[in-house]
Amino acid sequence: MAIFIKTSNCSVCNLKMNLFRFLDKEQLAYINKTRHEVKFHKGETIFKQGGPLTHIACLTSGNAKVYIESHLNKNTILKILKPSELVGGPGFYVDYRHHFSVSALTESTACFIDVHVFEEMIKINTSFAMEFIKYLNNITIKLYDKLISLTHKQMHGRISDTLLYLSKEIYNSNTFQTMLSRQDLADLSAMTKESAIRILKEFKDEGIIDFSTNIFNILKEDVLVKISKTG
Amino acid sequence: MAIFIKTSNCSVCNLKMNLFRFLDKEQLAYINKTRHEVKFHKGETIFKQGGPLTHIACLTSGNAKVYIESHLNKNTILKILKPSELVGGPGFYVDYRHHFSVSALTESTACFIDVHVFEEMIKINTSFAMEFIKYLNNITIKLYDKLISLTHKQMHGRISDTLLYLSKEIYNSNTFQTMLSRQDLADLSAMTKESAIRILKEFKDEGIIDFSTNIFNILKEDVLVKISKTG
DNA sequence: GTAAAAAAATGATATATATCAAGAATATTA
DNA sequence: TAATATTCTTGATATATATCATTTTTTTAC
Repeated sequence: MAIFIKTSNCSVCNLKMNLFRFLDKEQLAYINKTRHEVKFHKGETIFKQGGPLTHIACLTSGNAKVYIESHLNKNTILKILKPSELVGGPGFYVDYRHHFSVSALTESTACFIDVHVFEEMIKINTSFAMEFIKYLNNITIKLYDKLISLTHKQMHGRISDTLLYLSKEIYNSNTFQTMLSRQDLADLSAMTKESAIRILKEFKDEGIIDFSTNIFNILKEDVLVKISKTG
Repeated sequence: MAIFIKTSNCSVCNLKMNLFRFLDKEQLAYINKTRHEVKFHKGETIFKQGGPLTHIACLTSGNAKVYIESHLNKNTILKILKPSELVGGPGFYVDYRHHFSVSALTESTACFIDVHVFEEMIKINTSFAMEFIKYLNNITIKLYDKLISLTHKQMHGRISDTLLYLSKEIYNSNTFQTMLSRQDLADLSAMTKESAIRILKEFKDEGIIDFSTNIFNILKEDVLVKISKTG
């Protein structure tokens, strides 16, 4: 079960991209007063697709996956969240529902900000609003990349993209241990887990990567990049 | 060649969703003074992916396609634009480049608004900014639907989605004449034109649709909806 | 209106990918 | 630590989809 805790070690989540740097002291204090932090266990749901969007969350520790569930019993993982990353969702100002689910991959904490408070900031602080639009557009650009990767490339290219994404953008290392299951890797790459496993094995046999269960090592990054480019 | 013309029959494009209804008289007059209208011939490029994003456009007549070009010589059509529809792009506030191309499907006119003027409106008018965020989020929601359609469904489901999209959202009729080529229909459905042609023929043989060249008639919408749902 | 070009359609075939079933490894619980 | 459940792996096979070559139809240009 998720536990509600009040902590003070997060000055509005230390947002890396810092959306909140445009708020003045008073505005920041207001957000800090109303926000609250929640602990999640591995596997627990942070946001549920279809559920009401009442808060924006900022992951303060751990990792989480953001994924869309379709009525065909398939999931597509949009992205992996890192600490200090904000997650809201396109239901904001629209239908106030979640259009994806978010669940914890590890023990995590997330800081929740009431959506009304967030809206208030947009209303009274133009710079904040502009920065928020920039933030949204950055997400859209990445979504375009994902769309093209998943629809224009075949499996080898898609698995390469997933491996490069994890090493470059999530774990910042060619060697990493992940809590993602093979099914998760498949859900990131739009294929079945069996296909994902087979291609990972191929890459291993060719000496491009190495792995045992959940520890991965990218040996020939340039080859992965090449496969990613040729699709 | 694109022709620059100044007209006065478009009070800032009569935006249907009316983003501009939140501007006051003075702000509206300012936009009207700086905007200009351009005529495009069929096939001409309105925005070019990778090119500089200097203006936001509003289609005032005709139809256009919005598509992403990948380095694999494949295109994905994101959407078809109808008159009064706004098109900017996620480069706004980010890198000021176009992340998709837009080209005219028919003789069209588009009204161009300088991106600086648009930014100024966001800066000075909070309601306008909020409405713009809402507009962006609506686009993202539709993009999620597209992503799921293209990655979770197989060809019959994707062609069904494309046909339903055209009849429901673009032409508002079960019978419609389109300027989209078979390649365009394929680019909307993430498959080769040969595959698109084959599935259209199947649907025709089964009496679900009828068509000759570019005039389509959806005979059994419920069947298309069912195929769309089962994937 | 005819010739040329472009787009659409078809068939044969190759390839990519999913499905199903089973066994092996790993993690979880008592 | 044994027992159980879960995840991972593999192989065999079926299906979905792309590719290539060719013909037919439609559009464009003269």
